[in-house]
Amino acid sequence: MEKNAAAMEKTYAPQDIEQRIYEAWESSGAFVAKRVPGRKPFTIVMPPPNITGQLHMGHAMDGVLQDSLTRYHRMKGDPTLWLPGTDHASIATEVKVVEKLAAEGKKKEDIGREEFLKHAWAWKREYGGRITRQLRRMGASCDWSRERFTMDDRYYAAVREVFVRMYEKGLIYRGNRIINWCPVCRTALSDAEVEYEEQASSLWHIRYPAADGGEGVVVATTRPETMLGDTGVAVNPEDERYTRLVGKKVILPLAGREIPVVADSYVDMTFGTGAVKMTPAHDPNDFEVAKRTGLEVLCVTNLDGTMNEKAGARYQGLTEAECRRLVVKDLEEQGYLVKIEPYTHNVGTCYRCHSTVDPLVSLQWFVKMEPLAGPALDAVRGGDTRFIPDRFSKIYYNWMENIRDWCISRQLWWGHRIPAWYCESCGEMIVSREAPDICPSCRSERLHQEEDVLDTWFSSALWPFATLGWPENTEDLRYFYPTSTLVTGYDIIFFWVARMIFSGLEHMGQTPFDTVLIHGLVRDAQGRKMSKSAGNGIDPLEIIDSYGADALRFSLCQGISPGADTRYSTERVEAARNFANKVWNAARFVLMNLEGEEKLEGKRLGLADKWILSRAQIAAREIGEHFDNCEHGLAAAKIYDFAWGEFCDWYIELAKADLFGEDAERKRAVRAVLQHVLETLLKLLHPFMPFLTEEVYHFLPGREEESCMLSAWPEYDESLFFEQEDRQMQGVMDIIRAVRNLRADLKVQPGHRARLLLRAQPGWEETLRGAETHFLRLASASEVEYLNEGNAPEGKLVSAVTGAAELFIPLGELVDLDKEIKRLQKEYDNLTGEIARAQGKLANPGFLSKAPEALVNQERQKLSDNLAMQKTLSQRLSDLRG
RNA sequence: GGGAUUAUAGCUCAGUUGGCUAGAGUACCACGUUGACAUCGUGGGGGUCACUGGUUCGAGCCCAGUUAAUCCCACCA
Repeated sequence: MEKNAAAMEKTYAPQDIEQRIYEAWESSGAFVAKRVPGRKPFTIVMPPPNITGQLHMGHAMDGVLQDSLTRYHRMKGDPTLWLPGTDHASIATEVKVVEKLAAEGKKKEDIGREEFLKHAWAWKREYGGRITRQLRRMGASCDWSRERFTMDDRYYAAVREVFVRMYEKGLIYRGNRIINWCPVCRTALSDAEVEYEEQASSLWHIRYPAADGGEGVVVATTRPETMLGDTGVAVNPEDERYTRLVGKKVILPLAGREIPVVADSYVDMTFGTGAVKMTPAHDPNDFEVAKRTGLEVLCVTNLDGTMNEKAGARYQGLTEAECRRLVVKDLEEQGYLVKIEPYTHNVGTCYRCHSTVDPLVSLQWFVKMEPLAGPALDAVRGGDTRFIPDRFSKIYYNWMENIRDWCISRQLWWGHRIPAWYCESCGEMIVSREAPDICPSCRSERLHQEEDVLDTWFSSALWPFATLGWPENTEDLRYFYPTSTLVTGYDIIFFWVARMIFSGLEHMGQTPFDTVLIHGLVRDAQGRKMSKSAGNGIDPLEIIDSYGADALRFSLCQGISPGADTRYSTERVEAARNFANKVWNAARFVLMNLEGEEKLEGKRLGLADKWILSRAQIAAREIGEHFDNCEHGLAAAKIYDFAWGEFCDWYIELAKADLFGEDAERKRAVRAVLQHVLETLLKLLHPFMPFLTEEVYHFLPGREEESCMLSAWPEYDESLFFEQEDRQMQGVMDIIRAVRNLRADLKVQPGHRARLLLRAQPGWEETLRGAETHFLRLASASEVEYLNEGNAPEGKLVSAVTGAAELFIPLGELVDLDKEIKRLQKEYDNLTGEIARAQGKLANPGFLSKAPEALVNQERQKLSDNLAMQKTLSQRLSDLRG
């Protein structure tokens, strides 16, 4: 049963209704996706926020785009699933838990793995639900019954299954490779997790004397402390300066070891001295050279970033920075330091803690990328997955084409422990879905599991199918996979999107989504990235508290364009809040003037009625198309313009005449139109402003469905589009604007009504006679007089010309003849310019032959209208000049 | 070093495959308590669409170059 409009507040108060509506939605089960055999579903998997996370503007943007698409498709009747969940965020969470323990005076090493994991799970229980509660406040209509967590049991099973399968296929291997080591997080990182920062540093030039007593070579380095791990010097084989040294030995200063000089084309002859010190254990390039030339690999650092015993007794135990100072000092004192140049270069840093990472060789687990990259490239090249905007495919190609093996082991505790066991008797390694009891090789029972856990992104890569029940062949999996649209920011294309694509292809044989919608970052009002450390973050929840979720949602959709960053500003939210209030009040007005349900069928519709119904059809069609193209910004602009610029500004004002008039039949017709258009408007706006529209919907008499969220999306209805009336109404509106214009120009008191004399242009007479009430109401006319072609009006008049009519207003003393002539002359000049433009165009044979016919006709129509107006103006001017 | 993006009213940005006498919000100015809304209404001022060439009947949109800003990628010690 509908509520009484008298109960509506004068100003929309979102705070009072949002929670109530959300709870009603959720408890009604309306978010729960239903499989309908034979119908194509619309599916979105939510990028799972970290359990450590709190809702920020990035989530808000992500969420709104997904929710509006979800709501649009649900209203269209598609079986719709928006699947939510959270990510265990291995490294991020572990850091938080370590910090919490530190505050209690505890260290993770002291309490041990099991105890630590208890703390981590406690953290998850305490904070894991926080972000999902916050998403509810945004109005997110996800299917919470299918919510998943990347470390729940079934998900864990999927991760183990993937790991074992890939291991057995040879796609996962364990080996000693050079990896990026974060000495603070104390774990290996993948290449994607290293961020490069430019740092001002120095280039140290060091002499390595020849073993036979000669001069030797001078090498240049940015990291002098690593020289302690040098096992050779490399030069370019073409470099004649050094030809005689290749194969000979030089003495490594400070260490006193003899190391060979090798030739490798990797060395750039033009850089530095053309001789490069080789530290294979601590530099990826040197590692490659060492592999080719057979140099030894000597690791001189511990995993905490300090120097180990191989660095020599003098340096052992020092941090790298300390070691660098001492090495430089020693070199200088012993005369090996040739010079120091200032030098800026890129330094790799940890994406979590931003400390400098050390490349070092260690035993880690890797995913072999080459066999996976090919199909992943084909899927996008072949169009199975489409990026919006398209330019992100190029970024994807570039990354995928140059990809190196992915280091997936992390020396952390919180995460999916790698399902590999080692036999303590014979050293056998067993990779298995379940913990083995005995060693298959030596029957020993003394087994221990691999200590490392997997990269968080290894498990999130499985999100589109693991959440649907894989590896079991569930009905959900069969029905909802592959999903439809993935919505995310460009910052995680490599971390997540690319890895989901190759994982989906490898394990499901199909790309995980048709479309990837990439949106931009929400920046602050000055265009800076929002961040905790800069303290410029805006809390979406605070915005919701003061402006309402709908205002926040709409402001995030207004004026955005796929892939482009956007700035948050209070002004934008205020504008959206004002829009919400405008719609609320328009609805309040309509509802106050309805007397029960009034159907459109059988009503005698007038010009304005047919016009607004036509505008509604256009709006429905365009907004639908924009959603189909993921053009939220354009869809938002259209609903805004339709609701405010057409429905409120014009139709409601026009309707008042009939609504407050005496004609009972007209009254009923207008009520029917108001009701119908309001209902359409609410539905079109619902994906953006779900709370407001839902609330208002419940006041509507005779509404189709119980809930706006479940109502049918308005499809374009040809029987409600009236081309002729649509055009005629534009002509009437032009006249009204012209009158208002004149009145404002002459500073006529708004209360002063004046006679309006109209001389219709050919073909407009009937329309204008029918629009009389509109002129009376919106053009402040006391009465409307229709003139014939010949009879010129007498007295002091102001006038204007539109495409539909010549109009005059007798304003007596207010009329200043000179000003009137000036104004008309200006208008005349404008028209003359426009006419010249059109004539030029139409005189151009190229335009006539090549432009589309409709356009040529339109141009001809414009020209003839303008010529008619010009003629009228010219007559009027000559009358005035008398 | 490679690549991408952006450059449109004071400010924030739209402008989807070239048809625009270039739009919106906001700010500004004038007037306004006309029976939904002052979180409002009506009207107004304000832009050689960064620059230079080119393609085209037609360019804010396409192409080339220039300038400026931002971002991503890259193993030059």
